[in-house]
Amino acid sequence: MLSERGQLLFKLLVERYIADGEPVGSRTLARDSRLELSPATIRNVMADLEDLGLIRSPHTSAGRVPTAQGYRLFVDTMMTVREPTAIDIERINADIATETDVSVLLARTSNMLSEVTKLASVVMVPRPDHQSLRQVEFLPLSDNRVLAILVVNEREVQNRIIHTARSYGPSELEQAANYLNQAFAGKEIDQVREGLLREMANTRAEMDRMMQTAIEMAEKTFVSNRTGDEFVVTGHTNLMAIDELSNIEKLRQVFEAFNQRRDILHLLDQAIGANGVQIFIGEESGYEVLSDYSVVTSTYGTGGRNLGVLGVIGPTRMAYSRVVPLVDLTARMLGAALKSLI
Amino acid sequence: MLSERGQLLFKLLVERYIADGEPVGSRTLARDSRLELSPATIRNVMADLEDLGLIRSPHTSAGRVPTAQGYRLFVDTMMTVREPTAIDIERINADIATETDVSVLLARTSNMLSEVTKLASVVMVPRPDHQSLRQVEFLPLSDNRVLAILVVNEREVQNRIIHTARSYGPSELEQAANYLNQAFAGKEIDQVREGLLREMANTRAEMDRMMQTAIEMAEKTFVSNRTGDEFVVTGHTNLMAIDELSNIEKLRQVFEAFNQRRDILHLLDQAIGANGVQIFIGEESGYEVLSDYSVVTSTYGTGGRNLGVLGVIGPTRMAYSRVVPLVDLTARMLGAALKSLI
DNA sequence: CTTTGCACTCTCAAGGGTAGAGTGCTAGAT
DNA sequence: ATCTAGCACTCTACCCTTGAGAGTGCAAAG
Repeated sequence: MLSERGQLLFKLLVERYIADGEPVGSRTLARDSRLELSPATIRNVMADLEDLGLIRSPHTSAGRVPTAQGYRLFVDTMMTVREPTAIDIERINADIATETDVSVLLARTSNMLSEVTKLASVVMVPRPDHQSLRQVEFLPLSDNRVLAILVVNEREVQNRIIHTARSYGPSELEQAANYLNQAFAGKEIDQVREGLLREMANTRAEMDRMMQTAIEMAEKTFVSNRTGDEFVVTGHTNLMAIDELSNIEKLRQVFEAFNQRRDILHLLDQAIGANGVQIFIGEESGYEVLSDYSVVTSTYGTGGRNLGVLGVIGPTRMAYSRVVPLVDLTARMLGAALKSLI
Repeated sequence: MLSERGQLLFKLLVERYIADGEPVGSRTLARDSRLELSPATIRNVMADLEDLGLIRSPHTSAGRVPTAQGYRLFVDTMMTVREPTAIDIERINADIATETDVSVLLARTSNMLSEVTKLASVVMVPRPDHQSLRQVEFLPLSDNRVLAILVVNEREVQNRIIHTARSYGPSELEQAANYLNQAFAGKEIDQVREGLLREMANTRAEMDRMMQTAIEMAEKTFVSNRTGDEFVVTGHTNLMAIDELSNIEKLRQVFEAFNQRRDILHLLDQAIGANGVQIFIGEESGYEVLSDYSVVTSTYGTGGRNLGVLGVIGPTRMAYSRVVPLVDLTARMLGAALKSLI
C-alpha cells in the first residue's frame, strides 16, 4: 500500500515543508533524497502519495504540501524526535525546578514553554478531585454577612462571603466553627454538608442554638464550588509572527477561543484522558477555528495520578520533532516539581 | 490665529475622518460644511490648517487627516460629547450594579467596557493604601512550614506559607495567634512588625517561649507584600478587527505591551494622578508602541478617594465623542458600586 | 476674499506579458 | 517492469503600463 521508497520520500517532503514552509516540488525532493532518481520518477511517486490523500498541491504548478492525514501518518510512524538540546533542558529546569508557589509555577511553566517553542502555550490548572476540610473559621461582617475561611487539602485557603438570615455575634460563630472543626476535620467537603443534614434529622428535637448556628453556617459555606477549571495561556502573540497564519481574521478567532475558554477547556479535557503526549492535527481537535493549527498536549501528574494537561498550539506545520519532546519533557518536569510541593 | 471658519472646517474634518477613516478632501468638506464655499476656498483654509500642524496629507493627492496635535485641539476645545444612549447606560448598569465580589466586579467592568466601546479595555485593580489587620491564624504544615492566614481590611483574606527554623505544634501556634490578635487587631500591618520588635527589646530578658513563637511567626508573616499593582485587560482582540491597525507587527507589539504589563502600568500610574477623564493621543502616552493609538482613562473611586484607573485603548481615530462619556460614566458607576462594597 | 480653470501628482485597480516552477503524459531506454 | 527524458501545458508571481479618479496648488479673473 505504501512502498519503502514512498515512505522515504514522503518523510523527506514533510520535513522539508516543515523547515521551509514552501510547497515541495519533485526536483527539490530528487536532490534531497540522494536516491539518484530523476524528478520524473519522483513525480510518479508523488502522484501515488496524492492518491493516498497524504499530500496535495495548493495549485497546479506548486509542489506539494502534506494534508492533515499526511501529518498524522508522519507523526505516528515516521517522525524522528530530536532530543531537546542541553540549553533547552537547562532552561526548562531553571524555570521549573526552583519555583515553590504552585500557581506561580504553572504560570512560569507556560511562559517558559511558549518561549522555548515560540508557540502559544496552555497549562491547565489542576482541579483537585478531592477537597478535604482541614479547618473552618467565621468572621462577622456588617449587614448580616459572614466571612467564611476554609483551609482545604492541608494548605489551600478559600474564602467566601455568606449572607445570613440574622446577624451572628463573634462567640456564636466561634462555637459553630469549633463544632464543625471537631466534627468534620479531614472529611471531604462534599460530605460535610450531607453529614450535617443527617445530624440535623437525628437531633431535630433537642437542637440547641449553637447547633442551629453551625448548621446555617455550614449550609451556606460548603456549597460545592467546583470552580470551572482554569488555565493559563501565554505566548499567543508568538502566533502573530508566523507568516502563514497572517490571515488576521482567522487569528482573531483563535484568540477569541482563548478568551472564551470554553472550547479550549473542552479540548484539554479530551486530552486529560490519555496518558503522555497527544497530537491533534488540524480539525482533529474538533474545532473549526483550529483548522490550520495543531495542538500538542501532554498530561502531567505526580506518581500515577494525572493532575492536568499542558501543551502548545501552533500552525499545522510546526516542528513536531522538536516540539513533541519539549512538551513531553516539560510535562514530566512539571510533574516532578509538583511532587515535591504537594 | 485660527479663524472661526478654520475651526468649523477643522472640526468637520476630524469628525468626518473619525466616521469614515478615509482622508478628507476639499470637495467632501465643501459639501459637508453647508457654507456655500467652493472646494478651492476650502483648500486654502486646509493649507492654513496644515501650516498650523493640525492636519496633513498621507500623500500628494489624498485629502487630509488630523495629526496628533490636531486630535489634541479637537478633544480639548471642540468635541461635542454624545451622551451615552439609554441602551448603553442600561448595559453598564446591568453589569456593574449587580456584582458583589470585588475582583469579579472589576473583571466584568473591563469586559463590559470593551464590548460597549469595541476597543481594548483596561481596569487597574486598586492597591489598598492601608492594610489593617483584623485577625491572624496559623496552621502547622509538614517540614517546618506554617500556613499563615491573615484577614485584612475587614474582609480580605491573604495567606502565605512561611518556613520556620523549627517545627511548631498547634497549641503553640494558637497561643501565638491569640497574642497577636489581641495585641495588634486593627493596627496597620506595617506597624505590627515594628511594634513587635519594640516589644521584643522591652521584654528581652523575661521573654517566654510563647512570645518567642509569636515573634518568629510575626516576623515572617508580616513582611510587606505590596504586590505590584494588577490590572485586567479585555477585548484586545477587538483591535484586530480595526482595519487601519492591521499592521500585524505593530499590533503584536501592542499585545506584547499588555503582556509585559510594565509600560501599561506606568501609563496608568500617570493617569491616576489627575481626576476624571484623561486622553493620551498617540505618543503623548510616552510609549512609541502606542504611536497610532490613543488611550482614554478615568480615575474611579469612592467619595473623595481615587482607588484606581480604568480606560480603553484604540486607534487614534476612535470615536472620542462616544468613548469619552462612556469611560467617564463607567468610572463613576464603578466608583458608586465599590462604595457599597468596601 | 473668493472662485474658476488648469496643469500636475499620486494612488489604485486592471490588464498584459514574461519568467519560473512544477506538473502529467508519452515514448523510449535500461 | 521500471526508470528517464522530453515536452506541452498550467499556474503563479512579478513587473510594467495604463487609465481613472481624487485631490492638490497656483494663477488669474470675478
